[in-house]
Amino acid sequence: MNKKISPPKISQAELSVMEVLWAESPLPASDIAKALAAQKKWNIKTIKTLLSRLVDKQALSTTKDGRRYLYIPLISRESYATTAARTLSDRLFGGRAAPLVAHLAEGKGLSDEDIAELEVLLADLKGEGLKNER
Amino acid sequence: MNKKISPPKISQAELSVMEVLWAESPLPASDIAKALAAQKKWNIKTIKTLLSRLVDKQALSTTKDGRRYLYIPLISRESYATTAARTLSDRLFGGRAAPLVAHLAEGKGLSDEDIAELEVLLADLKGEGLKNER
DNA sequence: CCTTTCAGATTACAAGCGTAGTCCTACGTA
DNA sequence: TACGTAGGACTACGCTTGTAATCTGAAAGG
Repeated sequence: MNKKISPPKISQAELSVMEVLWAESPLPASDIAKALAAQKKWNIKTIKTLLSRLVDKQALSTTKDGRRYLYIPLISRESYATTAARTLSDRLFGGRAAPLVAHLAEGKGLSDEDIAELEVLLADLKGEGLKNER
Repeated sequence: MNKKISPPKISQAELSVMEVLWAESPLPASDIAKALAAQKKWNIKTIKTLLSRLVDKQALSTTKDGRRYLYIPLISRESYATTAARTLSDRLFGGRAAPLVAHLAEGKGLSDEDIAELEVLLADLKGEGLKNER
């Protein structure tokens, strides 16, 4: 039984950095700063701090490129999103998807596309269900 | 134009306390401790600290009952859940519900009931959609 | 009355987070 | 060769969070 490695906890600010690297990697800190400049007015130093912390947490790995580092995600956006979604759903909705979706719908209303997508998705899930059941 | 009051940020530990009060309120600290004793082995002092912080944040209000307080939620579970769901969906899924559900499905697989519930929900949403469109 | 005791108020204290600043060194440039 | 400079390493610092402990006053019990 291999002990489950706890997925590193990524903070809000750190997540912004991860997003950049999920979009493209490897990248040096300077490029990440450039990419973030639009949304956040962060000092490059701030970004470097976040990068170091992410490396500490093993959310990123680095490779040397001359005298600087290139950063690469160690955890995928996929897996992060899955964990986050599951955590929320468990914590607030008893792990059930329907109430969660209901809450999303509330107030804002899902678009027609959202609904269409969900229908397709449900159809797929039912197909899989069959496969697994049998 | 009334300024939107930012919903108080409730931390993990604080949320456990809120859950108790969402289930039943008003309650004194001692009863909350009793309710939490099963899941968390927290010192009553810890719970009182959390309660004070929640009052500070205006997530709870109090009424005197003799020499103690009774606590009552100022924000509903509903609204908290809605905000949390929306925040997650916006941050990680571009505000779209389908990918979020897809991620929930992944790995764990939604149960048949989940899927059934979602279908009903979608049907309802389509009904509303019509009403709104027209 | 005096003492134990329970509630809230105040204080503690380390780890995590947001946001940088300082130090030191290797590079490229005049 | 001397100098500014880009980068990483280390340090900083106030705020939040998790988790209590201590102080204080009032209530209850003997």
